[in-house]
Amino acid sequence: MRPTVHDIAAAAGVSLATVDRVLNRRPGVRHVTREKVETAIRELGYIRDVAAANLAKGRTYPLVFILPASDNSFMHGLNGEIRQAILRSAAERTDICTIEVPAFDPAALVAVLEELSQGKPCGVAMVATDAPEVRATVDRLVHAGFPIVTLVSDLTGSLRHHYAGVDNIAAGRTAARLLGRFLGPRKGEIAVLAGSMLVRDHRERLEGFTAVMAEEFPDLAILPVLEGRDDPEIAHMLVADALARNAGIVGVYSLGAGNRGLIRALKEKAVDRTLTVIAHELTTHTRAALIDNTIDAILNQDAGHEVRSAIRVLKAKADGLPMIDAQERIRLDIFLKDNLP
Amino acid sequence: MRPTVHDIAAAAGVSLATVDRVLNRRPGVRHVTREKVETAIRELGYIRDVAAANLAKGRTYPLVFILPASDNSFMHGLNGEIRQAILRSAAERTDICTIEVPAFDPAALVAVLEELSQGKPCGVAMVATDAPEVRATVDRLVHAGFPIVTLVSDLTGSLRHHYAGVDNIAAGRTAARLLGRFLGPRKGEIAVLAGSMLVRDHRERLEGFTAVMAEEFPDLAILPVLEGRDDPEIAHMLVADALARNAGIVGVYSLGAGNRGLIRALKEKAVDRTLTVIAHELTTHTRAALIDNTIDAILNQDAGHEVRSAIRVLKAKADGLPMIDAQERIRLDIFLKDNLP
DNA sequence: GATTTTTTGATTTACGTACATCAAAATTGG
DNA sequence: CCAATTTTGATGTACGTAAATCAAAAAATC
Repeated sequence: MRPTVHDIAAAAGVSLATVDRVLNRRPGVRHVTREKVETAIRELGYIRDVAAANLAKGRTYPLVFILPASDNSFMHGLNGEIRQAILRSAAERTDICTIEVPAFDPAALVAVLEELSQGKPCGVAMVATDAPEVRATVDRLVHAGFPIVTLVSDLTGSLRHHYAGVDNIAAGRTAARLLGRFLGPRKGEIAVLAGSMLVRDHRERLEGFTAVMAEEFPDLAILPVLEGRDDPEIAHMLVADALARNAGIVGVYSLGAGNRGLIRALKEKAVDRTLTVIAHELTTHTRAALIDNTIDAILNQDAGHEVRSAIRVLKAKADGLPMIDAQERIRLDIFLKDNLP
Repeated sequence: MRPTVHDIAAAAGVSLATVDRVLNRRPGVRHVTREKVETAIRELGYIRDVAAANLAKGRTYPLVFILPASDNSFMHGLNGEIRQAILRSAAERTDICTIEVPAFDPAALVAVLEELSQGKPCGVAMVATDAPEVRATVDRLVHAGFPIVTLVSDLTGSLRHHYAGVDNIAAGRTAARLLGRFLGPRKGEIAVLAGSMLVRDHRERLEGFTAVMAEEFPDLAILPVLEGRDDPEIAHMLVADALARNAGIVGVYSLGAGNRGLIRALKEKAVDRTLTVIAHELTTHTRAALIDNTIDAILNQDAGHEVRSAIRVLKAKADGLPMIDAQERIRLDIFLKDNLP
């Protein structure tokens, strides 16, 4: 049988109350006594029964998700996954709420974080906007003892406990290699459609993409990036225009949202030529386009995994428990038409 | 606050003992009374606190993993992941043991299953050997109330509660498309290295591979399958021989284990020609080969995820709880040198 | 050495559920 | 209607931990 607090008390030759004081860092225990108890804990291999402790404490985990108010499929999907998680709240003892902040607005994000820190949340998951003031606020909150994880978009250099999202540089590199290999000996130009170069994920994807292209596929030239602001209409216009202007385009990399417009443009303008197209995020639209060969590969991050991972990590941090690193790594999914879920 | 058994009792106008009898399917409750309680449960949205229940019951989850005694990297990795899970036993209330059975031996597997069913396990995870007698035994145990999940290799058509593994037909199809697209306009022959055509996973991968090859890449001809018995030495010999004999080989698909031998053969015999190679399972060897361009892509199933998923599912089934389907889908990982973990 | 302060012990209640016991009530059979 | 049976209630203990209270002991202070 697993040792209990009673066993620790007996082994250390102290009372239950003292063991409790040590375990829960309560004051009023002499240094030597604390040592005795800690030794007993180590020697018996005592592990606190978190379930019993939570029961006794009546503990719940109030968690906050801070999301940008962006109107695209991916954010809708992410929201949906959070709602799923909320449905599981009862069983998981979580109490989840979401807060929307204007996208790309560091000041607004900082304001929300400040306000939250007054309250009681035992964990915050946020889609980070990459700015020094955000980093400073996050660091301060972490120091104050708030578990914080970044979601989808990281805040490198900050003290956030964990990042639940994909490695976007690797994603860009992977896209480049896939595109380069799919094109084989063909030469020509590559159009890149992004949302905005102000977004860190997009910058990183582009960075990885251009790096591999330059290193390994010198016959393919990257055209100036089209910034579609993750808007289908703008994306459509930009891509249609680029295709009309430039007959040398042999491939397209869409690293942001707004793929609905991209797909429409491809179907209108590229019926005759054989373009190789790689896009991000699996949605109804990109899925259909993959199946009808308009798109050749989709890179995806699983929003459900990201949300569940963020929750697991925040709970573990709140309890001071370790996490299973391999389990929390968010993988870059590569979908061809053959391995769609 | 979440409703408790007390609330149910009050709402239904019965005593706590009666609620308990209903909840735990104990006898001695009149039909009408049972209905009243069940109505109250539904109306209050009562959810049993599994943690408290487990505490009261002193419940642990005795789980058994049945694995084939195969000596290859993948099975070693799987074993390692199970050992990791055993280390987490205390925190997860599991009590995991593994049983090795001779590989490809339905009778031995059936014998082990029969013996287990005498015992107390509340769940069995097994790498299935595909045979009618195994199916029959599994169905019988499932009927008798044992949660059973298949791991890595499925037992289609049986009543197993879940399959924690990848879709091998999709894996084969994906390999074919990757190989076909990577080769582009090149024509030639494709060598396929398998472990054994007696193993269901390998048959399925080959099936998916040949299907897509035939449909979409008619210029690539598949050579007769080389059966390397998942043994590096045999694999080396077979591949070296095939490469020496046949100058028309432009691609290799290795769908089983023994990749160490394959890689050695490729380095010896294929320095001059540009082969495109796709292999299964990420190991130290395949990883190194991917990085030095001997292999172009690796298809992988994450053994850690499979083990953790199997445990989660078995626990949920033992408690009669639902599972999160999306969470338990084992994905086919595609690794290029850019997105290695 | 007496007093104050700090540390420790003993004990109790609580969390939400499981399970057992025994008595009381309701139902059924004759 | 009485006896036998089934159903229900009341109550207590247990699981492992948290948290509180109050008394007792030890240590520190003067």
